Amino acid sequence: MSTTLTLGKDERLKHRKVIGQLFSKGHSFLVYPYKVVWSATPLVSDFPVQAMFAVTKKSFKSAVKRNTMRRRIKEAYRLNKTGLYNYLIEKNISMTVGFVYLGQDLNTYKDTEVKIILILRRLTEEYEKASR
RNA sequence: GUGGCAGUCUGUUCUAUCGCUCUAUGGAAAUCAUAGGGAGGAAAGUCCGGGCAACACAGAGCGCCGUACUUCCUAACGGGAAGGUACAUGGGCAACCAGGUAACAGAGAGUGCCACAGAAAAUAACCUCCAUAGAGCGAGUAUGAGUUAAAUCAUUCCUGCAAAAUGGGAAGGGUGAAAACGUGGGGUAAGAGCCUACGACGGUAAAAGGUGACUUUUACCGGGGGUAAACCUUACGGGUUGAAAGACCAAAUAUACCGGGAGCAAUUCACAAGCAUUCAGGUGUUUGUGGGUAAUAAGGGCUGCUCGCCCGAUCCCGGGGGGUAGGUCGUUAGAGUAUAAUGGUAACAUUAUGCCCAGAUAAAUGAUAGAACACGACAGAACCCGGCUUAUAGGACUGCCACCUAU
RNA sequence: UGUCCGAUGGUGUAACUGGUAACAUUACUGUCUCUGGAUCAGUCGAGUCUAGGUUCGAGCCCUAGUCGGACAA
Repeated sequence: MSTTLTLGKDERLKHRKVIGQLFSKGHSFLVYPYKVVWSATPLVSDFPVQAMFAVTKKSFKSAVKRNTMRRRIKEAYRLNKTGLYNYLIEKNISMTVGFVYLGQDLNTYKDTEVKIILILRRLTEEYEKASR
């Protein structure tokens, strides 16, 4: 099941309170132009990760540009998340992740994909550091 | 055919793979399967109007806010349609025509303001003008005084200039954004719509046309501005707040209240106060404080368990209301839309037939690969409609005007 | 989603009912000093966020837009 490339409702982070906890208590690191916030918490759903994506209104005034950027990030995450899923299933943990885009320019899909792959690798490293 | 102006419509398409969301069907159910739907003309700005919802509300007035040529359309509007008037533009010799623009009621109700300049910026009167008046100045004639003769002085008369003052008058005065109807004639001391003719403007009345704004004609009247996008007057309209409105369901924790169960500690001394008995004392009784003796209680906290320590008069069980997290509704079938007919100049209305066309809730339309051409503008629904305003690559159509070509 | 404010020299603020956009500071020049600072004297620097309108004349009044901020969970 984890090998499928879906990104349904339960895979997205939706609970308002959980989001609040994530941003107030979670660990964070920066891979420019993305800020990543994560925390290892038990989840209700069957999936090991619940993720959320945000693009600030300051970086893009136009709603259309904001939407496209967010959709590109989501798409890149959807296609490349399997590595992270497998790692977490092995370790039997679950976590919440938040992606925040801080850049000022609209990136192409290829650029975003490269960065997201980087971030997903970095996440496993960060988890190991934190768990020691 | 080209260009300009005005208006209306349109707003990339196709294939494959991987995804998102909603609905229907199947299924015990699912993160499953199948089928279908899935942003705009402005979804934007939030500038108006309405629906919907909650609250408020006898009725009337004041205040506040908004609107302002007419008639119509509409659920309603500050929107639209058709007209009227004014203005500038283009065409035309002109009458007029064309499209455009207008916050287009009232300054003959009141208050305020009008810098600088200018005589004066609003119930005007500085200069000039005219009449009366003549301080005073100058020339001359005559007479007298004076002198050798003059000069000079005095008086009288005439004439010229003329200050102050009183009055008339509003024509002229280099300014200014704006200056008190224009021209001719009369009139006058000087002048003046003071009178008159023609003309312009405004008002009233009548007639004709028009639903009306208004237009045309005739008669009479009038003669001190502008500004209401300054206050204001008149007429008409407006209760307030917005889906984070509002309605319903409802964990966990605490708990008003109700029911059931368990528990709720005895005695004595001293002191103080109140009451009773006739003031005091004494006595009796009630309450409070302190001390002694006896008895130690359910339950709770610390802990893996025991002991121990602490809290301790309330504790346990059940019901229960309000209500938090969360969820459902509100929420998308409607002042809907397409076609046709009828009525109307038109906006629009009525009728008939067909259609169902986003509904998310940290928030759905994307990515990759390929193909086509004009190489894709502005731009993303969040309760829903009707408008307005603003942004917009390219394309199509209609009307008017100009130019060119052909007939 | 809704409501309400603001925008003036490089910076911070004025301009009362429309009438020549003012002050402080910064910068520059001079004075003073051996030099610098401070002091003192002077100069430069805006046409008022943008575009229209009303008016004889708009920073001010009206309309539309741009940007910034505050409030309501």
